[in-house]
Amino acid sequence: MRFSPAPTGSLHVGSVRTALFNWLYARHHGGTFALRIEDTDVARSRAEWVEGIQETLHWLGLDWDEGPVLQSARFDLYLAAAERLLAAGLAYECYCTEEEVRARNEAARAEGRTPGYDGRCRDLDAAERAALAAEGRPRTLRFRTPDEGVSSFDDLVRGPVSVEWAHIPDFVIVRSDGTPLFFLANALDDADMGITHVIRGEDLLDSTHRVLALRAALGAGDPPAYAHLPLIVGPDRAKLSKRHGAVALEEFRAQGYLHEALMNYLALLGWAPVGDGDDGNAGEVLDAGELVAAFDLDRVTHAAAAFDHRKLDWMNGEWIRRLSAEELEERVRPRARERFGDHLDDELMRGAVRIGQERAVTLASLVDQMGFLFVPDDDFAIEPESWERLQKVERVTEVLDASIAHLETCDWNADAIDLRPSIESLGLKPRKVMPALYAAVEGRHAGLPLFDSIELLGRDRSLARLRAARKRVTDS
RNA sequence: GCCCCCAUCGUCUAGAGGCCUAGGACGCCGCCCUUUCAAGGCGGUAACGGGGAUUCGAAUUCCCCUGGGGGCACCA
Repeated sequence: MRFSPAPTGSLHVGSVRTALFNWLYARHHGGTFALRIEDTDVARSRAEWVEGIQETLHWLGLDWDEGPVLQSARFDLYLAAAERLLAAGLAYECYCTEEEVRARNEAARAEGRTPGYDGRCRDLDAAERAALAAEGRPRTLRFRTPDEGVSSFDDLVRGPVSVEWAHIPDFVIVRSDGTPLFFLANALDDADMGITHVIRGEDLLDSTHRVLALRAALGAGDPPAYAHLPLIVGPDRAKLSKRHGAVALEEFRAQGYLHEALMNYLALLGWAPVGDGDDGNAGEVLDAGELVAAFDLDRVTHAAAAFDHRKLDWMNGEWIRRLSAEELEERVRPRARERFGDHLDDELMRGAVRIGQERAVTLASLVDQMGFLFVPDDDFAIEPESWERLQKVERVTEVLDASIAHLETCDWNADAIDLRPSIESLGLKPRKVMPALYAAVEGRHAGLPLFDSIELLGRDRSLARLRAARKRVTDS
């Protein structure tokens, strides 16, 4: 099997999901998984993306047995094949320019006719070709699709799929600059690499017929089995794209999603494991090993699946909770270091991770919450919204005074720090006034558990913040 | 416009003729717990697009309609 992205950008979650399904299937059945870079479009392909794609796949937890195979290094092979097709009359020289073809397609569309190459250069004789060439026109090689009959194949997830050849226009296999196109390279490489199963997105369903026709023309032997995955769509049911928010896997990584959560979530988009629980349902939280063991194509769904960021959030929290405290620290450290620089204190961070793990949604949110520990005291500030909340708290000055008094003398551990008795002695409900204390100490009205946070922050710093808040209330 | 694919709660899905008065998960709502809350527990809301046909019986099979999506490049 193979995953064959074009190195024209960072990997989209849809592409990653395709890579994942290929990997799961190969690993489940003990097959071979290769990475092939489809960089036949030299103008759009970039070496840095070849690197980036590998980095992303590795981060997710996918590995491959062969490659990366770069198609750009195999142009001679594709071009030789194209010459064979030309010599056999299965392809022909086309002198229509890209602009002309596009204009004729648009005209066809406007008149309600079907767009697609109109076959203008299909049956040129030698003299006509020479004349067009003499005009200095660019020359492409176009594959001659069968004139009649039906193309069909048995899709592993969709079953039989067929279309009449009459609907598939001739298509370019070698550009006017002499470089080969996707269809050609793809057909040849799949044959060459011994690919037996191709899993890819449904957006490629129609183009499968072209690849199949090329393979047949090339005498490339039995084609691989194809499985077309349902598309991943946005909330509006259209193909997932930038306008739907984060779509590149790297964006999710940057936002602090765990690779375990992404793999788990993506595996469940368009596939569901067979139920084995008491209620006949399978669990939702599955690690790579469990996914590999359970995966198969017969349980891939057919309808497009909408990407649900909220469910991903939930799943990420589940995975954060499954990490050991030590492991979570390792994941948090790099971004805490980046965020807080020299102000980061490893001991404090360790403590913050322990008290924050229980409720964290993403690594980023966790780092966000621990910020109050590392901000220099002179820079500490309460978020505007939280300050407003503090001011609205009933008898807030008394609450702050009582808290200060308690912290000045209590033992220094979370149990002793518990401020609730002090609040209750004022005849107030702790729940009602806690947001003010959160704001005063952590700078926000919701954050890491307060008493543990105060313990971590230390007596002096905690008292200083409470007194500052007290003074600010009086002054305002 | 033409071709292709698809159709169960808001979302991801289970369901392969009777086990379905349709199950689970996320979300949402309520209650409980609680050191705020973004965690946890319990409960609840919520779906087979429509019409025919086959059958004793259809979410499950077939047809039509409707709806949604994808494709129709010298991108992949």
